Amino acid sequence: MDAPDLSDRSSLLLVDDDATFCRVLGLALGRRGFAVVTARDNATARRLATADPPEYAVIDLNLAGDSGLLLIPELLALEPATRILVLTGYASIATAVTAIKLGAINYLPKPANADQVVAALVATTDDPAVPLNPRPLSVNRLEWEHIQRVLRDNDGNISATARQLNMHRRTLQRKLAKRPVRS
Amino acid sequence: MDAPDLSDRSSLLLVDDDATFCRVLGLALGRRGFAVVTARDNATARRLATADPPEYAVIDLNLAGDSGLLLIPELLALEPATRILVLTGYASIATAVTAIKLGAINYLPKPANADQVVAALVATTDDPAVPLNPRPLSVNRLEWEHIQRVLRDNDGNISATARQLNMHRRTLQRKLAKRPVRS
DNA sequence: CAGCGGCTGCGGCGATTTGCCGCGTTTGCC
DNA sequence: GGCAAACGCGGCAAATCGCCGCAGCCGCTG
Repeated sequence: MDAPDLSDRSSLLLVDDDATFCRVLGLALGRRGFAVVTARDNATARRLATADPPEYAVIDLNLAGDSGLLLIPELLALEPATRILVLTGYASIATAVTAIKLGAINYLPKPANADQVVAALVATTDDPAVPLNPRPLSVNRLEWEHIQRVLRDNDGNISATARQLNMHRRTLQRKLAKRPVRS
Repeated sequence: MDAPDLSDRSSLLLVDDDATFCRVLGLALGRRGFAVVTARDNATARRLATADPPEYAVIDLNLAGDSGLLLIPELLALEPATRILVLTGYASIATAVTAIKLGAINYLPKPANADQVVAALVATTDDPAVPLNPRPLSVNRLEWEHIQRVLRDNDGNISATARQLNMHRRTLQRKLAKRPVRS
């Protein structure tokens, strides 16, 4: 596979605090024809985007400190045509809704491979009525969604959330430390 | 409690194929100042909306046959200012993303109480300001509600429910043997 | 400045709960 | 009758939960 002409490539800003993930996905996206620049935090991403607003952006949500969600309106302010994909290991419906409302074009839970990322980035049609899902959420999954929602309502305050949810703070902590359950 | 002046109330179209759910939520929303009309299927909803485009709409996704997602662009075509909330027991990130992209203003997984529905309906645009609100249900309560709903969807079949909920049948049995949690 | 109250992360320990085995029974259907 | 599926339930190891305590980090206030 030979490298495509650089002038043909679409610029893509990849923001993720996981170094290896960043590298692997960045390489894979580069191999698929994107001119990738990566950032490990919001500040760097902001700087890179200001210098040269990208055509595409892939943003991880759980960056250390502030949320990657903040980046969405900022990027769009710089260049409204930017196609932003949110990619996170802590996916929840609440953050998905917020991300799309803020202007992201898609939202993917990790793990996702490069092909899925590209597909989500270039997906043209606002899907017709194709996707409908067959089964209810598992109780664990529902619990996760609910917790995420309340946590957002409380601005990420764990103690307040635990109080409101009538559960022990320590228990909430432990639940949050785990990955969202699949299915 | 006396009925508010009808002319003051906001019109709301409630679409859900579950009769009792429709009735209960409809009453609760009426009590909160909405002029509610209900539909049990897409066709009826379409007819009602055409006759009188509502200001608000609450749509269940898993209607028998075609998806409630289809209703979103139709309602918005009739009246672009309609504030549409998607409410479903078969929530998924994929449908949430699609719903928001189609123009819904929010997306809630069932079970949700009337207060949550109203909050989601009137939530001011995607600002970070978190205004209110009443108490979210505890995780245990939520779990109980969800289990009851899925159980009902499966005609009381415990084994099937446990399978669908991805939990052990014995565990489901024990949970059901206990009292419904309060709070 | 010290003090105070709140949030956070985390180790540890006993009390519950869960997962998973098994068993015997009932129900419905071919 | 045979069979598949669902049911209720006991028991036991493993996981989780509730609750303690501790230390650190703010932000406020006297």
